[in-house]
Amino acid sequence: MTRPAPHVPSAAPAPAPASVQLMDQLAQAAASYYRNFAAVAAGRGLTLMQGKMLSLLRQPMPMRTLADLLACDASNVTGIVDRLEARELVRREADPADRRVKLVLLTESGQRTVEEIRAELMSELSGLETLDEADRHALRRLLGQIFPAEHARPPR
Amino acid sequence: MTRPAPHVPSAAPAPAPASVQLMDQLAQAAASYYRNFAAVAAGRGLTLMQGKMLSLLRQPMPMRTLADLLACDASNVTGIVDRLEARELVRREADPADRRVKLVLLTESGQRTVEEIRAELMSELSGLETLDEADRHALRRLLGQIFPAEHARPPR
DNA sequence: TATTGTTATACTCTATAACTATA
DNA sequence: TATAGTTATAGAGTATAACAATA
Repeated sequence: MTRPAPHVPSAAPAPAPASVQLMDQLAQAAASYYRNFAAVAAGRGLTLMQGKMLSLLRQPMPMRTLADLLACDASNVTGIVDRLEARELVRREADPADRRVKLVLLTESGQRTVEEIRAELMSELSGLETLDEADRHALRRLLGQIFPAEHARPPR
Repeated sequence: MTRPAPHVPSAAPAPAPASVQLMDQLAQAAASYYRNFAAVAAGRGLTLMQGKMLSLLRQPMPMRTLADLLACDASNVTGIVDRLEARELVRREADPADRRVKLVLLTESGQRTVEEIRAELMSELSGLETLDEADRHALRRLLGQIFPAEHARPPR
């Protein structure tokens, strides 16, 4: 009689085990990064998304661009900006070039908050400061190879 | 008269600019990883948290452990497991060793789903497969240095 | 007493669809 | 016609507080 098939663990074209292991470590690293970020934001009464949005606002930006960068629907941006505006961390301003557009920008208080978050996050990721120049260069190259920069939609 | 202070951009003990730049790239990489993961999960009608939980269940686990690994309150795990259980992707089982504990484990359908998600994610991160052995080793070392493994709570 | 899991609650995030005002 | 932003809605994630069962 035919023996039952030996216990082959999976279907799918079986990626190299080394890659699987590496992907697991990437998953852990990404989780760790956001755990740190969320904790720092929470220390200021901010959610992850609120902290992300503040960190993105190095310059005034249309709400639509924020939706793209946060990878969420445009309708969500309204609420997030509402809550940040209620706490006077950001402001909405009309775009003189296109009256449909509202630019979001940091208030002074918002700028201070961003700087504090960045500094605190940096001190949480203390391992970063232990890298020498060669390590930094290698890391930047590797990350760039795995996560190629995504181009924002062309500005019209 | 005293001149106004030159425009010094920040307060805070000013981390090395190289580290700041690197932290930005880490943020982008982490965001990119989760954007990919969430898209793959969404392709199967799963949310990010549901996908994360499935991926964690390589072995049966107490709900409490899942809460720790997902970095959320234990009360949230109830709802997430409820929804996965309703779709028959996981099951709850009594822990013979401690009757307070419920172990969560993947059903066969859940196992298949996890394998499909992992395979699809791997093909999204095609850059991973382009790394040679030296690159993989370097990346693992660097990630380990920046994000030291966090030890789960000792198992009683 | 402490821990596990659950429930109730209130808030935030999320996508979808419909709307307005502009372009 | 197409786009930017808003609103309404329903579902999902979130922490807090209180609870029952068990250790």
